Amino acid sequence: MKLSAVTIKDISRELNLSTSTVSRALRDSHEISIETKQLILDYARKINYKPNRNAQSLKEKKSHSIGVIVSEIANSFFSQVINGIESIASKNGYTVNISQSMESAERELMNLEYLTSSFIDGLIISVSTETKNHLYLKEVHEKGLPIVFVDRVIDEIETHKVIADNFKGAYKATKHLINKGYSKIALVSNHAGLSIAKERLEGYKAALSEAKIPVKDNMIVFCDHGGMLYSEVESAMNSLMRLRTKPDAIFAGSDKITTGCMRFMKNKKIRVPEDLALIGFSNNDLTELLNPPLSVIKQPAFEMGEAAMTLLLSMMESKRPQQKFETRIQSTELLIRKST
Amino acid sequence: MKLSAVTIKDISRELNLSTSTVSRALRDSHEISIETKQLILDYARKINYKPNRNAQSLKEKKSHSIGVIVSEIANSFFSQVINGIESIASKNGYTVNISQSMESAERELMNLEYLTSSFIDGLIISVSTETKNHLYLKEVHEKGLPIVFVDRVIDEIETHKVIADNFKGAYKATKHLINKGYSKIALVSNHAGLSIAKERLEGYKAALSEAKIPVKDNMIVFCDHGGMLYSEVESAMNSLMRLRTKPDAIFAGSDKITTGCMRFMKNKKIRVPEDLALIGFSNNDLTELLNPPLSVIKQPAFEMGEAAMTLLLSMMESKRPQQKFETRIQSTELLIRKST
DNA sequence: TTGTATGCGTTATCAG
DNA sequence: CTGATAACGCATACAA
Repeated sequence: MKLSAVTIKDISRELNLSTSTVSRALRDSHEISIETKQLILDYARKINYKPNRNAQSLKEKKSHSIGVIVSEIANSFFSQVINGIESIASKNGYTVNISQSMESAERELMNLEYLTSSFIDGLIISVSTETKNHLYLKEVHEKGLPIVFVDRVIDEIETHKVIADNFKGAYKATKHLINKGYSKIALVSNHAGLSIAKERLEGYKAALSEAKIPVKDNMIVFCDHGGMLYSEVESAMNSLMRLRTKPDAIFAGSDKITTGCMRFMKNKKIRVPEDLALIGFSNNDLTELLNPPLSVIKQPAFEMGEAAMTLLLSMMESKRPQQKFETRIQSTELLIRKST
Repeated sequence: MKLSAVTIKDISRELNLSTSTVSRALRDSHEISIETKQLILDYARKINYKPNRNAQSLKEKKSHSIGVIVSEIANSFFSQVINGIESIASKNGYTVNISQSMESAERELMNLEYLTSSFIDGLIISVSTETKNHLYLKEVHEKGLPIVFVDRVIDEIETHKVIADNFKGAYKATKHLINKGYSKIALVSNHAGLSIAKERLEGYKAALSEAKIPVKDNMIVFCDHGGMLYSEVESAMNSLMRLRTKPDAIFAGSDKITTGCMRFMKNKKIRVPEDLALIGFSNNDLTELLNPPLSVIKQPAFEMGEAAMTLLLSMMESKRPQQKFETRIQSTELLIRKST
């Protein structure tokens, strides 16, 4: 960019000083006289000097920028997470590089390879539903790249993981339906391999078992791409509606799936029982304005983003190059908003 | 980062070649024999060589990354815009650096200064409601930083601007209400200084005038921070509800304001006429699932993001260093979804 | 306290 | 076709 025509060299030439002196003044070093420092600082401000970050990064071997990979930015949950990340990052002089995997393991890997070209100091990632192969991620982690997982984690990689209490959320949601008198509760879930999906499934099962309601496999359907396409949710719901004993309540296992289920129930291409209940995860602000009210489990997305960035900061700035991280942050603030 | 322990130098040492030869092979230069090229490429792949982007950037004076500044990521409209930007950017080998102004001119300037530290090759920005002082933006633009405005533009800066047809959208929305028999139509708008707010105001006025309905100043209220805080919308609505002749319909001038109005009407801390109509801009997917249906003007946000990034690419890759851009992309696909 | 010299990893220019 | 060398802008070890 032409912006930074002005460099340290320009300043040193103009002021008849060496570049190192100028550099020291700018870096606020002690080994420099107050007067020269002030002189340099004043002049630098006057001509609007801005350090070249690429040169700094090359020298310091630190880019002061982090990478963030999520499945889709335009998803309330993730955009709120990113909001939290950005707010902490910018306060600490870090730049946030965002890319989305669109639930594709291939795109995820591409983004990952690109970002890790000795470019980012750390990574916050929420893996895609497709992700099965963690080789590359594991490799860069072992080579020393600080990584924090958010929401969708990989157990095999030992590092900080920021997750909500999915088990409890799912348990509560299911139990809520049970308390309301529903007994044929179906679960429409994310890809079964996803960490959060597993935990939510366990919560769902626990609530049912506790109420002595048998867990039926045909009442549990998966959207392998997280409901990225509506058609995925549609076929999941269709399969449920075609059962001889239809569910009387649906528990939707993710933001996207919740929206998809609502859409399905509204469209009514296939006959849907009038009183079919729906509860689900959602971070969309509009859910609280729905009529009739929709029961919802909301994740503390912003806080999770903040926590992730804070942890990443501590890792990046830790002097100890390698360390075992086994901290698990449990964000417990899950709320059930309304009753169905 | 320690990831890129492997450099060109390592390869050259191992293969008994000079760094320049290696560099040429990697850059796929013509002036190199097929065999050595293949040899180098194979070895590079084998040891998983990744070029150091900071060094490249320093050399090329190009970072292959762009800056994006929006008011808030966690706003459906902007997150969809970013989605569009990112999809085009990643296809073209660009990294997207995102920061949010939270409708604060101060934060906006800070982000801007940080991003422009000879770091980004181009900028896509949707200015904050507060922005009045364009000096810095103008300065960097004149120094040659390619800039594309999205949605909220600054007329004084001559560059590409990607905007929806706000006039038409507002005109249609207002006209729609008139056709439905409403005559006391209030407008709750963004800061009056915002380009989009002006255009929407004009559309609103045009529709009223056409129907020979007088435009009343007290029926037009502004949220100076774009409804960033609910309280802002609340007081705007309160002032309308306290009028001796209350409006029979509300036209909400932005995503955030639409949500705020819905919330206000639902809360009913103050008496709101039962049949008060609401129409507004919104890009939230859930609006189509609302009951009763909410009339909505939806912006082609994703497409706007794509267009902005495409234009920015053309500017960044244009050989001509400076040029007058006066193209205005009018995204015409505005839809009124449901009838109130 | 200040200046000189060197290197970060890459590419480009110039010889060979 | 290949190699040596310089340069991008900055920071630091070392010298003065």
